[in-house]
Parts: sequence; structure tokens; C-alpha cells
Amino acid sequence: MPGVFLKDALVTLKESGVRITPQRHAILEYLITSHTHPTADEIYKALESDFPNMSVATVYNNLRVFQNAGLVKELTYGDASSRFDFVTHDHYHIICDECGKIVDFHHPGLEEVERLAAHVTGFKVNSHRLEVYGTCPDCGEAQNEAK
Amino acid sequence: MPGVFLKDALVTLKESGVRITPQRHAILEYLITSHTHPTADEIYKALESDFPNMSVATVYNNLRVFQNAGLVKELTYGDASSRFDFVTHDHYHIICDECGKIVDFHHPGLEEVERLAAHVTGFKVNSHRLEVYGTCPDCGEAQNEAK
DNA sequence: TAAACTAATTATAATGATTATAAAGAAGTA
DNA sequence: TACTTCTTTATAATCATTATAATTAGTTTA
Repeated sequence: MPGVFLKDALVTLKESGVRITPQRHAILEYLITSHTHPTADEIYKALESDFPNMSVATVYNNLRVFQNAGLVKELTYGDASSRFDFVTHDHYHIICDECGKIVDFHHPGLEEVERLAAHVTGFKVNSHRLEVYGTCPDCGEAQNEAK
Repeated sequence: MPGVFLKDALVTLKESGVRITPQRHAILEYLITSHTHPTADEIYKALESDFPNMSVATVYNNLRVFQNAGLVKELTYGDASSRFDFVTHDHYHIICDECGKIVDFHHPGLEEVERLAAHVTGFKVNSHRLEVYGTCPDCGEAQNEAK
């Protein structure tokens, strides 16, 4: 039921006084239905046919709006551009070192790590970020064949 | 004994056939002695007085060299520029949401999380990245006083 | 030691993601 | 309708990082 996420998101936005423009609707929908953690440019390109006049700035602006509303998270890795992820329930990412593919996986939150960190540093902890890196099945297979 | 780290690092570099130039020596030393996870530009500025002719490219080039030798890690957050961290023993970072301060803390590796991720996704796991976010004691205090 | 080769540095330009700005358009309200 | 506010668009600006070419320094070999 991907439609549920979209509807909920629109309600959340409306409640925080954000207008639902066609562009915003389309960007949100793309984030939810394409399960690909896209870059801003990928979103821009994907919606080009439907919105030939849309500006890149609109994509960035609205991604920021969505982040402020807590609907979207920005993922920054070493490479050039950020990726954006529609927030559903908490999950972590595993990323292929070879091809860059990002796959979701679920794991209970690391409260114990947060507690320890708070204890030894004196910080008041808000959140954490965890990513696992490795080789995805496709790339692993390709490496075996190359031998 | 910060000198030990520097000496070890220089040995490591020499063993992988990397020449020890004055610039490299200075960049490494700065990374080790300043405990501040600096950006490339901060390193560049800090060494300006000693190396008035040094190019920014040299800083970037050598940070890359150090990374390839496993001596330095690049830390990428949401903001514009990467930060660089001299690798001693494994540790994690806790980052202040208010002022951006980065503090190290130690915690046993999360092998169990890696195992689970490998199991559910079929990836061959290489590594992981974990950061905790919160408010540092200084900023927390400042907030209390403001009330 | 000098010549020859290789690696490193410098200076500068190019790239490319993101942000700022100003003008035009759309929606909401009195 | 006029007014206000928000949003989008088009474009230019910013800024971190990388690429390039020329110069310099270090290492090797004769």
C-alpha cells in the first residue's frame, strides 16, 4: 500500500501549513514509489517529462521542506551528491562498495550504544546513524566469474 | 605519546613506497596533534605560515594518499566539506547538533549487526559506519541558561 | 657526481552540486 | 478586486573538489 504513505505525507504537510503543489506531489510520489534513494538530479530528470519547466532549485527547495517536516532524510556518502530517502519506519542501509546499490534492512535500534555514548561523553543523545558496507550478491557473483 | 603515532605512520608510508615530503610530514603531524577532525581547508590554512606556497591540491592529494594507506578516514556529513580523521584504534564519533563538535568514544564493534545485515541482504559485509548525534555539554548548558 | 627517470608540488582552470536572487505566477484572504 | 504570502522559475553565484600542465625535488643508475 504505497498510497497510504503518500496520503499520510500530504496530511502531515498540510498540517504544518505547507501548500501541496503539483511539483511537491510529484516529488513525494517519486520518492515513495521508486525505491531507489535518488539524488536531487535523478528526481529532476525523472520528472522532466511531466514538468518540462521545473527548475532544479524547486527540487532542492522541496526536499528541504520535506526534511523539515520529517518526511525525508538526506543521506550523505563520500561521493559528490546527496541521496534522499522517504522515511517510513526506522531502517538501516547496507551499501555495495562496488556498484553503490543501497538496500534497506531492519534491526532493533541501538539504544544501548546511545546510552554508552551519552554516558562517556556527557552529550544528550538525539539520534544515530548506522550504515553497513559490503559487496552485494550481484557484484560478488561477477567477481567469482571473473576468476 | 603522540610521537609514536607519527613515527608509525611514517614507517607505514615508507613501506608502501610513499615519499615523505615536508608537506606530508606537516599534514600528518597536524592531523595527529590537533584533535579536531579538520577539513582540508582548515589543514591548508593551519600550515599556511610554514608553507606559504603550498597548494590546496597538495592537501587533497595527500589526504587521498593517506586514506589509501589506511592512515586517515574521510568523514562526510550533511554539510559542505568532508572532515578527516587520523585512524588510531577503532572508535566512533558523537556529534553535536548545535555546534558541530565531534568527540570520540569507544564501543565494541557491532559484529552482531553486521552478521544480521549480511544474513538478510545476502551481502558480503566489509565494514560499517556509526555516528551518534546529540547536544554537547557546553551547548546544553547554554540552552539552560537561556531559559 | 651527473644524467635520467620518477614522483610530488604548484598554480591555475574546470567541474559539478548546491544555494542565492530576483522576477513572475498562483493561491488565500479580506 | 486588491493585497499579502508562498511557490516556482530562470539564472547567476558559491564553494568544495578534481584535473591539467609545468616546474621542482628525490631517487636511481651509470
